[in-house]
Formats: sequence, C-alpha cells, structure tokens
Amino acid sequence: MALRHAVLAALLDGEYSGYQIAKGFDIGVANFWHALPQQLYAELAKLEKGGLITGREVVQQGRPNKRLFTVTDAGLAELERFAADTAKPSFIRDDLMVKVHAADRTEADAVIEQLEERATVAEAKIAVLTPLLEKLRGDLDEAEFLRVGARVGPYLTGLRGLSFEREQREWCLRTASVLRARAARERAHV
Amino acid sequence: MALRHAVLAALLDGEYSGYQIAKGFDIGVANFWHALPQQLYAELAKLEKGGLITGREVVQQGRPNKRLFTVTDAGLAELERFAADTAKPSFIRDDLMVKVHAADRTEADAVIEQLEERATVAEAKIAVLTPLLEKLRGDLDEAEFLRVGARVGPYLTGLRGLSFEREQREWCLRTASVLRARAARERAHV
DNA sequence: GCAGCATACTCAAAAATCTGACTAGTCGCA
DNA sequence: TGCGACTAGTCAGATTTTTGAGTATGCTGC
Repeated sequence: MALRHAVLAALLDGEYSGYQIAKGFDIGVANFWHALPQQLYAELAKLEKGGLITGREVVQQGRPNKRLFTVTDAGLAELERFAADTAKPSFIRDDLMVKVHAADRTEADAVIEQLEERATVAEAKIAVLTPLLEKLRGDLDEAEFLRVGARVGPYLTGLRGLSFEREQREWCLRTASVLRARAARERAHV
Repeated sequence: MALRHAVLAALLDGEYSGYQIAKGFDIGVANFWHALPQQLYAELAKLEKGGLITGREVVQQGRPNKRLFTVTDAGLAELERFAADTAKPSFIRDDLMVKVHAADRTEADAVIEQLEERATVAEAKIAVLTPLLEKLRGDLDEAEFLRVGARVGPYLTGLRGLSFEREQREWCLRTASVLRARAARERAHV
C-alpha cells in the first residue's frame, strides 16, 4: 500500500486535483510511479476520509468543478513515518525486455520496431524533463541548487528519471541495431 | 497478463523448476521482472495445463523431488505472438524515490541510510551480472558476440540490467551525499 | 452543425498480486 | 540433539490493480 504515499508526495508540490495528478504532469512522481485515474480518485477519497489530505471545491465556469487537495499535518506525519521504515526493493516490469530476452528465438522485426518506438518515447520524456529541471533550478547552477535550493526532492527524483530515460534510449537504439544486423546476417546465410 | 510471457522467456534458457525460477537466479528475467514464488508456481501450472510448457518429474535423493519445465512449440508460438503485438510502457515503482521526493519536508536521516543501503544492493547486483555476462560471451569480445553469438537475448537484457544498476548506484550515492550536506547545513543554521 | 477531444469524475467487476501460514525431509553447526 | 536454514513446493484470503463502461459540459476544427 504505497500508492497512498506516492500521492501524498505528489501533493507536496501544491494543490492538485485528481485529474491533474492522473495526467502525470508532475515530473517527480511520473518518474517512479504509475497509476490509473480510477486508482488515484479512490486513493484520494481514502486519504481525505483518513484526514491525511483536505479537499476544497473549486467552482469553475465553462467546465466541471474540481476538488483541489492539500496534505494536512497528519498527512505529513504519515509521510514521515513512511520515510523511516524500510523501503521495499524497487521493481521494473517491462514487456519489451521480455521480448528482447526471447528475441533470438522469435521473429525479431516487430521487436526492433518497438525498440525504436520506445527510444522515441524516451527522447520525448528527456525533452520534457530537461526544461522542467531547469525551471526548478531557477537562477542557480545545479551544484548550488542542490546545496541550498528549495524543493530538492522533486529535483533529485527528476535527475533519476532523466538518467533512466537516457539509458533507456541508448539501450533501445543499440539493441535495435544489434538485432537488425543479426537479422540481415541470417537472411544472407539462408 | 504478461507474467506468463516472462516465465516462458525465462524457460528458453533451459529446463528449470519453479523453485529455481523463483530464486531469481536467471540473469535476464530478474532484470525486468519480479514475482513471488506463489505466483510462479500458479503460472507454471496454468502454462502446463495450456500445453505451452511440459514438466518432467526429477526424483532426487536427499531432497524433495522437483519438476523441470521446458517450453513447447505451442509456447514458442505464443511468445512469437506476444512479441508481435504492441508492448505496454515499462513502469518502475520505487518506495525509495517516493521518500526522496518528500525528503525536503521530512526528516532525511532514515532516507539517507536507505539510499546507501540501496547503493550497496546495486553494487552486489553489478558484481553478479558482470561475470555472468562474461560467461555468456565466452571467448568472443562483446561486439563480436553481439554480431554472431548464440543467445543474445539474455545478454542484451543483462546489459540493460547492468546499466540500470550502475545508474542506480551513482544516483543513490549522490543523492545521499546531497541530503547529508543539506542536513548538516540546516543543523549549523539552527 | 456535429464529431471528436478535453475536463472532471464515478462505479462495478475481473484479474493479478501480495500476505501469511503450512508440509516435510536434509544438512550443518554447536 | 536440537535449532535454524535450504530445498521444493501448496493453499487460502485480503488487497491492489486493471478493464471497461458511463456521466456531463464545453470548445475546436472541418
């Protein structure tokens, strides 16, 4: 049950609606968590019932009203408690890696295509993250920001996201080219 | 329902028992998938019932008997089908990143400790993966192996795992040192 | 003038995953 | 000789996550 903490952490950056959180707009959280809108709405409702966040209705004209949530002191205390107890090991699950693992026993064409597609997605994430980190940093250079800047948390997780996406892109492109070369070789030998 | 495919991919490397797969001994699969023993046993049973794998009983003395599984032609065809349709985006879930995201609003000491612990774990994985990749490679150098070697699938996923663990280690150490420096600064100012 | 997309959610049900306990023999250690 | 760890699993039940559908309004492009 760590989704609850991911949501609390996301709300530290300000007031957000379920819809906004669901959109994954938030740099930090999107880098290490993924959940469907339905889960988030349910979790927000539970958190509010438990008094860890409070919502306020914002009436909008021209579009549906929304509820913006803020972390309460109790919520902060819960995060504190969470930070103190031992973390579960991280885990990745990746369909594409399963396919690559089996790539020398199956037709590789489709996998190559997906690897290149995935590299493009990584590229796009890099293009979003880079300016976001710059914005967080403000006038300070990175070393200085990390030393004294406010809100380093999101910056640090953003850095991890960025490095992950860079590695992902490189690996996808390299793997695609390896598989492509082998496919060509195989065709030549048959 | 991709666990089924992860298991099939793991079994491509040879005959394994549920227990062995559960141990995560397999380089490739451990790099992109994680599941509890109970899930694996259940999945193996389903796959066998579906004819995608076959098991044979191996009688052992001095320890319980075991069942070793092999992928059938039907299983290979299923993997082929799986490789062809579109992959879901990868996702990571990481408690520790949640904690870092909130680190500037909570007590950081415990998080720093966990980051250093995580770096050690990453180090250990690097220490396991590096010789495993060497072994897979045999006499060939990497470029040559990738061009003509057998079983490149596991090698390629192993490379991704290795790069992930390296980045993980660096990020954990750097993040720990950033948080440590800030905690010291804060104490000095109070 | 209407199709499709965006905002902002809700509900129910199916499937996957995790928690926790249990069996049962063997080996090493003190 | 008893304790704990390792091999090799099984079972039940709770919780989480995913799938799929639905509501309602407004704006934009063709």
